[in-house]
Amino acid sequence: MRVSREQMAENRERILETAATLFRERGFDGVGVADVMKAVGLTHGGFYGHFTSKDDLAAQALGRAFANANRWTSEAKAADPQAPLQAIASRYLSPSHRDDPGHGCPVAALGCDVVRQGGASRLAATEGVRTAIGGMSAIAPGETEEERRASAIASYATLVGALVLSRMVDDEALSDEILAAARAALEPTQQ
Amino acid sequence: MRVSREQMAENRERILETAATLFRERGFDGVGVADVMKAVGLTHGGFYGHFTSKDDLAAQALGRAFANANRWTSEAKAADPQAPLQAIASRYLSPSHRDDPGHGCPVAALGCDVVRQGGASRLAATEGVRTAIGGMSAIAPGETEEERRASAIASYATLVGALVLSRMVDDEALSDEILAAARAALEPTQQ
DNA sequence: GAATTTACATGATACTGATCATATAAAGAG
DNA sequence: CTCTTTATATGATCAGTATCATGTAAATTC
Repeated sequence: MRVSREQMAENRERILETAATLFRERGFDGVGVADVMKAVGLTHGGFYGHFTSKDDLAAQALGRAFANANRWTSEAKAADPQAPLQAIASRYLSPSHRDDPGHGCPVAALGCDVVRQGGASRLAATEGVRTAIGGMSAIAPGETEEERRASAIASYATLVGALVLSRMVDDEALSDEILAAARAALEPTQQ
Repeated sequence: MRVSREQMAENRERILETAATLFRERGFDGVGVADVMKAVGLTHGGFYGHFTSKDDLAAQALGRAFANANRWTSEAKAADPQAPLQAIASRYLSPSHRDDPGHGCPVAALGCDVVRQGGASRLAATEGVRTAIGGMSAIAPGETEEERRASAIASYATLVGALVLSRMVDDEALSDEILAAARAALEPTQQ
């Protein structure tokens, strides 16, 4: 049956957000079109009225996930203007982020999947990473702009790598140790 | 038809190595049992004489990939005893490693896939990561053993994160920049 | 060298999942 | 209020894939 224009827009929105979460939780191949639609409360057939294909959805959901996650940077700056990098690290490397991939960093959750993804998804990821680096550069230490940018990239890499490692291991103590070590490495070096 | 005992062992070996490469290139879900067997030059039916299931193969292939990759640490120590960490970084963050996931670091290639994998694969990964951290600790800077270990974990995370990011982006200049920034961050801080 | 074992080939089977064709009922236009 | 449009539901199709049953010929064994 038909729904109102407004309802349809909301449905599309929910499909996108739900997909963004499910993909991060189970990977692109671990989620079917029907799974997403069911989670939203619709049936699989209607999907193609909103998106042209699963790949299309994947690309847009990835863009959404990046947009949500990249907001963390400005939130950190607002929360702790003195040490925004530590604020980000603290949130990014927290057990709650580790244990909830569905609402966290798309790079840590889908990074290696995206590498094998074609076209639109790769573009969305490239744009997302570029934006993330830009945002981190604004809060990274360093005299020159180049220094800050290089430092931002390195910090970003450390965050991503540590989170992936902490999620991989099947040993909570080791997992916590990894998070703590990365947090420590991102503290300002007060020689 | 039947093959010699020796030939059978070699076949099993080739299945394992081929799977380790294909999984890293295309992900666990991107490779079928038939794909692996075909790449080895056998047919899909014989597979279950060597492994009990695809999951079994995945776990063993992951273990093999870790074993191969963890050898890099000792190779770096042998190649450049003065600066083994820089030797590893140089190899790990090279364009050739970035462009050949099939023969590289299993964390960067399969990290987020493993997180969703159950049982045996998770265990193999945990063991592999533990060994990697142990190997890196031996060449990490620091006064105490704890310092070296924490530093090793952070360096490992930076390597992994940078490689994943460099593979994700669809822009060679940005990709190279990421590799260079991470390499720079791993240089000894000669304050 | 005959008897037995077995690694692999062939060919089901059963299931999942992406996509599409068609139907329907409700929204929006007049 | 009627007519037209269309968002979604239902159901089918088609392809891919893990796993298993059975056959066969070559390697071991005695």
